[in-house]
Amino acid sequence: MTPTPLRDLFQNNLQGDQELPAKQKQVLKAALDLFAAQGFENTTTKQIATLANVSEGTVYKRFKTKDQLLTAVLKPIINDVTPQMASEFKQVLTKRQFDSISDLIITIGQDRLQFVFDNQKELRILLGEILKKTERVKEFSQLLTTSIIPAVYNQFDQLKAHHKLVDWDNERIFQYIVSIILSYVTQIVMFSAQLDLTQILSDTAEFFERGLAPIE
Amino acid sequence: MTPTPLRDLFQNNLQGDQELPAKQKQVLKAALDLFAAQGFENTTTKQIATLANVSEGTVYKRFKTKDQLLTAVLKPIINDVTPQMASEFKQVLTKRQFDSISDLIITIGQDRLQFVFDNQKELRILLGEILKKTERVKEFSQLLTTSIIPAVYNQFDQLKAHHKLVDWDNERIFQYIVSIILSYVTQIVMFSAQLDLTQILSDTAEFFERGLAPIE
Amino acid sequence: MTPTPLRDLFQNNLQGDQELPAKQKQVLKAALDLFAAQGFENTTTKQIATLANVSEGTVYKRFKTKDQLLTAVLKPIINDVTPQMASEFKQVLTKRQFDSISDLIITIGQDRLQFVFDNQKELRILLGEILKKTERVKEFSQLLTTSIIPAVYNQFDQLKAHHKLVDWDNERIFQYIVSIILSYVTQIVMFSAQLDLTQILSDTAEFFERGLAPIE
Amino acid sequence: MTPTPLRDLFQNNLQGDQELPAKQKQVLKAALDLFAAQGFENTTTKQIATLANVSEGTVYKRFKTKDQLLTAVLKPIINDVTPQMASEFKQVLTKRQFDSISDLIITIGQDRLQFVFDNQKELRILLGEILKKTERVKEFSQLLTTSIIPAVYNQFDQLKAHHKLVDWDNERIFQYIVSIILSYVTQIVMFSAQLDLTQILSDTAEFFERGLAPIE
DNA sequence: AATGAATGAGGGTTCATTCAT
DNA sequence: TATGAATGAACCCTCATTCAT
Repeated sequence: MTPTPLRDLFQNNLQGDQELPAKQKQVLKAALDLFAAQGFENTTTKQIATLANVSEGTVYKRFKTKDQLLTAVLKPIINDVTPQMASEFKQVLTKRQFDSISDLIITIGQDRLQFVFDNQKELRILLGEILKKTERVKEFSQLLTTSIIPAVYNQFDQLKAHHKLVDWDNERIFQYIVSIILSYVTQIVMFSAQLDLTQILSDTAEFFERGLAPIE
Repeated sequence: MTPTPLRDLFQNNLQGDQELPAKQKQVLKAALDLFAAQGFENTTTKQIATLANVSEGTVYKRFKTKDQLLTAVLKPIINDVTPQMASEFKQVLTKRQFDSISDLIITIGQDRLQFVFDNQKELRILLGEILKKTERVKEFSQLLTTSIIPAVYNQFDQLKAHHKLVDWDNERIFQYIVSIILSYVTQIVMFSAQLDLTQILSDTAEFFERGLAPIE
Repeated sequence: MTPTPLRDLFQNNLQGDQELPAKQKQVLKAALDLFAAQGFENTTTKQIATLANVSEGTVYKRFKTKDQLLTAVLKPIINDVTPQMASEFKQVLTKRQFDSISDLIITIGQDRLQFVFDNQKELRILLGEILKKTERVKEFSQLLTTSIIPAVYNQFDQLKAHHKLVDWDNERIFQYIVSIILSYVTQIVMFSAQLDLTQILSDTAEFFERGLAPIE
Repeated sequence: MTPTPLRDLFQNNLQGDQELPAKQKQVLKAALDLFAAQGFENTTTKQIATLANVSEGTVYKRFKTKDQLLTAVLKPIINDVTPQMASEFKQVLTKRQFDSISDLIITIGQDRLQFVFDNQKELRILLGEILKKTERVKEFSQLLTTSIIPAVYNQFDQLKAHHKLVDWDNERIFQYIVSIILSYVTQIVMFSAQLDLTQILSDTAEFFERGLAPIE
C-alpha cells in the first residue's frame, strides 16, 4: 500500500473547503505546482493566473499579496495535509504491534522512503520555501512532532516492556533512527541517488538491532 | 582550537589572487555576505555595489551577469576554501590515532559541529544556492568525498585492526556516523537549536560503541 | 485632390482595430511619431510612454520588446496603409485614360511627388528602418509592385495600342519613368530641395515624349 | 581597370597623415569597418578598441566623444577620399572624348556601377549615417558636384558642339542620366539585385540616344 | 601617450499590484 | 465576482566617458 502523493492530498483537502470559490482553488493548485517546479521567486503571478485559467486580477481577489498566496499554499499543507499524511502513517504504526526494532525500522523505512521518493519535487522546493521563514519551520516541525511521535513512542514503550529495546529516552532513540533514515532520504531527494532500499533497510535494521539492544 | 570561519577563509583566498583588482574583491566579499544574508534573488546588484563601496558598473565590469557573480562567489568556495577547510579537518583526523569509536566520534563531532555552528548563516543560504544547480551539487560533494574520506577510512581500518570496530564496509560505517552527526547539524543550522553538544556527543558515542562493536 | 497623409492613414487604420485598447493605440501613434522624428535607436521607451500619456509598463503590456514595437508600427503600414495608399493612387490611374505619355507622367508625378512632399519626415526615417531588415524590404517592395504595377501597365498597353508609346517592355518603360521621378523625390526627401514641381514635370514629360516615342 | 575600393582609399589616405599616431589610425580604421558593418549606434567604443588592438582609453585620447569619432571617420572620406575617387572618375571622363551619348553613358555607367557594386556594404551604412545629419549631406553632395560635374559638363558641351546632344541645360541632362543610373545602383545596393549590367547599359544608352537626340 | 579600471546615468524590461469596467 | 488593462517602482545591464597609474 503506497502512501498517497502530497499533491493529491492537497487537492482533496482543497475540495473539502466549501467557502473557497472554485477559481481560487485553481489558483492555489497552480501556485503549488509552480512553486514546486520553479520556486517562489521564479514564479510570476501571471504564470499562476495562466495555469489556473484565471485572470491576473482574480489571483489578487482573495490573496492580497504574492506572499499571502505562498502562505495560503503552505497553510493547508501544514494544517491539514500533513496531519492527514501523518495519520496515514500513524495507521501503519498502530495497525499492529512490532516484535522487534528490525521489524519497526523496516516498516517505517519502507513507507516513508517511498513517500519521499514519490514527492521529490514538491518536497525539495517546498522545504526550501518553508526554511526561509523560521516561524514556519517551527510550525511545521511541531506538527510532525505532535501527531506522529506518540504513536512511535508507544511502539518503543511496548518493545521496551518486552525487553526488546534499550531503556533509553524515546527522544534519543527516535533521533538516531530518524537521522539515518533521513540521510538516505536526502540522498534520494538531493542527488537522485539510485539506492537499493531493501538492502539498505536490512543493513540499517541490523545496525540498530545491535546499537539499541537492551542492556543485559 | 576552533576551526577558521568560512568567511575568513574566503577572504584570505581572495587576497591571494593577484590579478583581481581590489574593488572587485570588495564586490565578491559584499556579494557573499548579501547572498548569505538574504539569498541570491533577494539581493540587488545595487545593494552589492553599495556595500562594496563601488559603482554598479564596477560590479558588471568583471562579472557579466548577476548569475556569473554567484558562480564567482561559489567557485573559490568550492575550489579553494572547501579543500582548505577539508585539509584543516584532515589534520584533526591524522594528527593522532584514535583508540576507540567514542574517541573518534567525539573528536570529529566537536570539530565539525563547531564549524557548522560558527557558519550557520553562510551555510544555510549558500547550501540553498548550491542545491539549486544540480551540477554544482555533484562538484561540491565529490570534493568532500575525495579529500576527507581517505583519512577517515584509515582510522576505521586501524580500529578494525585493533579489534575495536565491527568489520563492516567503511562506507556503511561512515554513513551511519555522518547521518547522526548531520542530524544534529541540521537542528543547529535550520532550527537554531540550542543543544548541549557535549552531552549529545557522549550519548552518540555510547550508541555507536554498541552498534559498531566488533562481533565476537 | 491631395493624397491623404501617411500619418492619417495610419491613424485611421488603427481606429479600425476593435481589439486594441485605446492606450495601446496611443502607444503606436507615439512610437510612429518618435521613430519618424528621431529614429528607432534614439527613441526611448520612456519617451514613447510620455508622449502617449501612458506608463512605461503599458508600452510593454502588448509589445514584449522595443523591437516588436517597431514591427507593430511597421506592420500596419506595410499591410494596410500602403495598400490603401496604393489603391488611392490606383484610382488616379484608372479613373480615366491618358492620351499621351506627357499626360500620364504629369498626372502620376503630381500625385506622388505631392505625397512624398507631405510625408517627408515619416518617409525619411521609416524608410531607413525598413531598409535595415532585408526581409522587410522584400515585403514592402512586393507590395507596391503587385498593387500598382498592373494599373500602370494597363495604361502603357493602351498608349501602345494607340501608337503613342514605343513598343518596349513595360518593365523597361516603367523603370525609366520611376527612376527620374524618384530622383526628384530623393531631392525633396533627403535634401529638402525646394523644387518647382510644375516646371520639372513639364520638362520631364517633354523628355519622355521624345525618348519613348513610338518608332516609326 | 576597376575603381579602387573605398576602404583602400580610406586607408591610403590615413597613412599619408604624418601627424596622427599609428594607434589612432588603427582606431579610425576599426571604426570605419564597424560602423559600415553594424551602423554607428550599434557599435560600442569597446568593440572599436578591441578591433584596433588598443585600450578603451586610447580611443578617447584624441577623439573626445564617440560622435567626434564618427566625424573623424567621415571627414577624410568627404575631404580626401571622395575627391580622390572623383578624380579617378574624372580621369575616365577626360582621358578621351566621347563620340556619342551612348558611348558616354556606357562608359560612365560601367565605371560607377562597378564601384558601387564593390562597396555595397560601406556605402549602404555610411550613406545612412551621412543622411542623419543634414549638414553633412550638404557637404557631401557639394563635394561631388564641384569636382565631377565640370568634367561631365565639358563632355556634354562637346557633344552639343558636334550636334550629337539636345541643346538643353547641362543640369537637366545630367539629372536624367544620373537618375536612371542611380536607380540601378539602388537596386544593386538595397536589394542585392543580380543585374545584367551590359544589357542594361545598352538599353539605357538606346533610350537616351532617342530622348536626348538633338532637335532637328 | 597609453592603459584599463571605474563610473553612473540611463536604457530596456519585469512584475507585483491596483482599478475601472 | 471576475476581468485584464494599466501602473510604476525597481531590476539587471550597457556603455560613453573619466581618471589614476
